[in-house]
Amino acid sequence: MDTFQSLLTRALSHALAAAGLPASAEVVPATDARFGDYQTNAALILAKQRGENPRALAQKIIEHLEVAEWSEPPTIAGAGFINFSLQPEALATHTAQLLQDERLGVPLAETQRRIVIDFGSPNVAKPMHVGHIRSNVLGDTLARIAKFLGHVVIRDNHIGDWGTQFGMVIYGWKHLLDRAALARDPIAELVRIYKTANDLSKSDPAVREACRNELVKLQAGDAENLRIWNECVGLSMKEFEAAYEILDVHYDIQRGESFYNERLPGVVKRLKKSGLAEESEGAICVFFRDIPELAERPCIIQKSDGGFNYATTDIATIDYRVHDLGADTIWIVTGAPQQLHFKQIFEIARREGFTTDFRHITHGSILGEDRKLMKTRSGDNVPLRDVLDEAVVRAQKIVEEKNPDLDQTEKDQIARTIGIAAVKYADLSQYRMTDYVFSWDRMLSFQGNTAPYLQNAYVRIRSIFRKAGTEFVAPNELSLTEPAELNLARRLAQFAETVPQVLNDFRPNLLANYLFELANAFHAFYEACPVLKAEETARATRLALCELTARTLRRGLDLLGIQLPEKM
RNA sequence: GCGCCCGUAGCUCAACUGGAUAGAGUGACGGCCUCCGAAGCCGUAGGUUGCGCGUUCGAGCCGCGCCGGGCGCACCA
Repeated sequence: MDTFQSLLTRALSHALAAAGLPASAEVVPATDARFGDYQTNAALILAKQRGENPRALAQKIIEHLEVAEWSEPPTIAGAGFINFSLQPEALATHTAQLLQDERLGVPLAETQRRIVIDFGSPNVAKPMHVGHIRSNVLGDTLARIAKFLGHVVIRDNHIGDWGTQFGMVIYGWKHLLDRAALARDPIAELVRIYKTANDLSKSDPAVREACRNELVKLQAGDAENLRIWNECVGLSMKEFEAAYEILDVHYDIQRGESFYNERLPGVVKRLKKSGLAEESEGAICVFFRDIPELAERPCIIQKSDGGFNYATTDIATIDYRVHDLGADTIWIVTGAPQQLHFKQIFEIARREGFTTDFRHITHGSILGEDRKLMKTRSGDNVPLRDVLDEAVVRAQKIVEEKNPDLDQTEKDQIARTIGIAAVKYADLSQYRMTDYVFSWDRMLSFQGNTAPYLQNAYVRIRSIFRKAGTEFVAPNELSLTEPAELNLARRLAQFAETVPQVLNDFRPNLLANYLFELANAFHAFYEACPVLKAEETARATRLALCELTARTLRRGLDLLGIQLPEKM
C-alpha cells in the first residue's frame, strides 16, 4: 500500500507533466498543522528557475492536480506553497487498510542490498562501559531497520582480540595472576594484570622486554601462550554475551581481529605489488598525495619492526566481507575519533577497485564530568553493568510505588523491561553526533520523552483490551469524527513515511521522535475519547485505533530494540 | 598549525536535508482523577538559533571569517 506522501507526490508529478512543467518535485509533511497535512514548494522552485510568478504557477499546477480521492481541494498559501489537507474519509479508509497490513504500510526498499554492519567491537580483557551503549544500540537498531526494509543484513562483531596488549596480558597472567580474583570477576582481574604489567614495563626495561617476548611467542603460535590467549578471549566473550543478552543486542557472526591474522601478509604483498604501498622510514605505507586533506597523512600497513597493525586488519576485513560474505554495502559504526582512519581505509579499497558502498557511521562521545572523553584508561568511566543495574533498581522503586499489587516476579520482570528500555531510548532518541556529559538522571529518566512514556501508552491499550474481554476484530469501516481521533489516525499513517527515512542519514532519533509523538497523540485521544463506553460505531472505530496504535508502537519499538510490558 | 564534529528556551534535545509565526521534554507556575491505568492530559511563562558578513523570493540549515567546546593528525587499536 502507498503512503499519502507517495500518493500525493505521484499526483503532483502527473499534474506537473500535464501542465508542461518538469516533473520532479516532492510533497512533504506540512511544517505546521495549520497549513494542513502535506505541502509542496514545487511552484516556488519552478518559478525561480523560469522567472515566473510563483502563485500564478501554483494556480496552474492546482488546475491539473487530481487528488480529490484523499485530499480536500489544495490551497495556495504564502509565497506559493500548495497545501493539502487529508479528508477524514480517506484517513478512515487508510487506517482500515493499515490494520490489514503486516508491514503497517512501510514499503520495502526499492533495491535489496546485502549489508554487513560492523558495530560494538569490544576489546578482550577490557570492561564494557557506558560508552559501549551507543555503538551497540545504534548499530543494532540500524540492522533491525535495514532488515525490516528488506535488505539482507549480516551483523558482525569485530572483536578486538589480537594486538600488542596481549604481550602484557600474558606476562601478567604468568607472573601476577590471582586465581581467586579471576574466579570472582574475570574482567576486573584481567584489567588489573594488564595495568600492572603496563606500569611495570614503563619503569622496568626487563619487564618491557619480557612482554614483547610473550607477544612474539603468541604470534609465532606458542602453545601455552595460545592457551592463555584463548582463555582470556573466552572469559571476555562470556562477559560480552551477558551484556548483549540484557541489552537484547544480537550478532549474526563474530569475526575477531585474530580471524584476519593469517591474511595480513597477503594484504601487504598485494598492495606493494599493485604499487599502492611503498616503503617510508622503514614502514610500509600507502600515501594519498593527490588528496589534499590526506596528503600529509599516510596509512601505515606494516610497521618498521615488520608487525602489522589495525589498518592492515581492516583492509583484510573489507576484503573478507566483500569477497567471502558477498557484501555490496558495508556500514561501520564507531565513535568519531576513527574518522581519519576509515577515510584512509575506504580510499585504499577504492584504489584497489572495490565498488562497495562504504559508510562510516560515527557517533558522538559520552563525556565525563570534566567534559573530557571517558577513556578506558582513565578509570573514571562508568561500567556498563552499573548503569543497567541502576536502571533496573530505579525502575523497581517506581513500579513498587505505582503498582504495589502485582506479584514480585511480575514486578521484577517489568522493572527490567522498563529500566533497560529507558537506557537504550535515552541514547537512541537523540542525534547520534552530539556529545553529552554522562549523568545518571538523564540516562535513567522515566518521564517525558522516554521509553516508559511510550510503554505506558501501550500498557493503557492492553488494559482496555483486557477490560473489553473480547478478541479484536478489525472493522470494515471506520468513522473518524473527533479531532483527537483524526490526529491519531494522521500519526499512524506517518509511521510508513518515517521508518525508511531513518536510513537516509542513519538517524534512529527520527523514529524515536515519531513514536513519542504517536504516544502523545494516543494519550490525548485516550483523555478525550472514551473507548469502552462509547456507542457501537464509535467504539469499534476507537478499538481499531487502539489496536493499530499498539501494533505501531510494538513494531516501532521493536525496530529500536526496545521491549514492551503488558502491565507496568 | 591542519582536518573533522558540535554550539538552538535555565537544563536536555527536535526541527523530515533551503520553507511559512523555530517546536518538545524537563524544571517553574496554574488547572484536570465519582469516569477505559494521573508513568497521563490541558494551559501559562521562557529565544537576537554563539558572533559578523554573504548567497536568494526565503537561512537554525548553504558559503566565508571569527569565538567557544570536543576529537584526530607515522608505526596503540
